[in-house]
Amino acid sequence: MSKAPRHATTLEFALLGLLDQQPQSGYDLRRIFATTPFTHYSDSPGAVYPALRRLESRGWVAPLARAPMSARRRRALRLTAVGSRGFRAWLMQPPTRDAVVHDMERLYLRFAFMSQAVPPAVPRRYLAALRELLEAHLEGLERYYAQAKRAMPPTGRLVFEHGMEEIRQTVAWCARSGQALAGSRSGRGKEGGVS
Amino acid sequence: MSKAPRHATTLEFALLGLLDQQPQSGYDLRRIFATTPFTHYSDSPGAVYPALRRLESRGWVAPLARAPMSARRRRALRLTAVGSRGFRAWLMQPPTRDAVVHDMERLYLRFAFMSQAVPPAVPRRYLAALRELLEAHLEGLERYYAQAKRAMPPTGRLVFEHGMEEIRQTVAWCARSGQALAGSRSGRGKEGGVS
DNA sequence: TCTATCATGTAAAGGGTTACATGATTCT
DNA sequence: AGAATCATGTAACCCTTTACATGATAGA
Repeated sequence: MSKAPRHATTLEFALLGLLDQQPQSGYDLRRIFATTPFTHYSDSPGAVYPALRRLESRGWVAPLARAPMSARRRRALRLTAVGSRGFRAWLMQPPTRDAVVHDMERLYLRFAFMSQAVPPAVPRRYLAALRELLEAHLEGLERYYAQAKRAMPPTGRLVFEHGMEEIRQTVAWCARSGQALAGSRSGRGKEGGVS
Repeated sequence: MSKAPRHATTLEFALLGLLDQQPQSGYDLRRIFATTPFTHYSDSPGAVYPALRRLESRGWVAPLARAPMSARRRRALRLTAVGSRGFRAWLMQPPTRDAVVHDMERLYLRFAFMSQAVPPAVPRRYLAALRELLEAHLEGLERYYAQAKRAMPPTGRLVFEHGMEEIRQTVAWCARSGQALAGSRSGRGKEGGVS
């Protein structure tokens, strides 16, 4: 009977991740977006409150306290069991080629929240997969550039080269971070399969 | 009498930049977005054609040929004098702190088109300004991180550190590219003031 | 002629931006 | 009590996404 969930927006997942860390009010969440470098999401009430309402009507978040329900008073929200499951399911999604090309921001967001509620092998696998996708993408870019370079204006070339270098750096970061995660957490063994 | 120009979208400027290189049809432009790594803009007709219409009704672009005007036939567009002026005015805008924080993509787009229609000193100044803004931003991030680090999950830290490293790399790119531009173009002298 | 592709467009739905409204709390 | 701030919400507007419609052209 429930409406089709549609696709959750990136903002909704950012809100979920923060609510997963700690129950908070919409205002608190807006303050985070407004006053910290937390990946630039909108602190505008017209974005945040409707997003929270969508999550609430989907049953993913619920008011924390026993409904004081006074008009216009602080209303802290928490993740429900369903919301927690949905959020974890999102975290478990492997990166896709399309996301690498069009939405790295979202991949970073997901990875940043990943150690919150997921077995430690997942982020490592995620980085390994991301690295492969990035390398494949980079190869495509290099091939394109070799052939398109001549038609590009000087500043266009500089931007393109910078883009490729950023990807190379991200590839290196994937490798480095994978090792860092392996070193800190499960020193050895015990990499339980996650069903 | 004309409607307030509102603010042009990033997509509109991407289209302007491509039309400035060469008159083309909407279909051609969509193919570029669909088949090249050109900074991921939408190739969807529902985005491209309305955007072209807006530019046309603003008088920035116009049909190339003497109105064949047959229904559903290819319709190449070119920049008008007004459009060319508007586009150049956009290119001349210096980067802002806000854009550095929220919209690097747009700053890269602008720089990529910059050598098309603007005196060569402009991109160099642009890079110098961008570098200063990035360094200031980076300092803010470092200060924040020193204090917020302890509350962040491991993967969150990794993402944050990667973000800062990307900025450092971009700062280095600004310096390198500024020199490259100075070296290639005006080997010496002749850096004419711009109006 | 039939079909695939070229080429432009429109309609519905949805989310974000901006601006405004309004109730509660706290401090002076 | 008055003012500033906390806190939530709404309304108009605009752009993008998705899906569909439709006309022209080229090749089998």
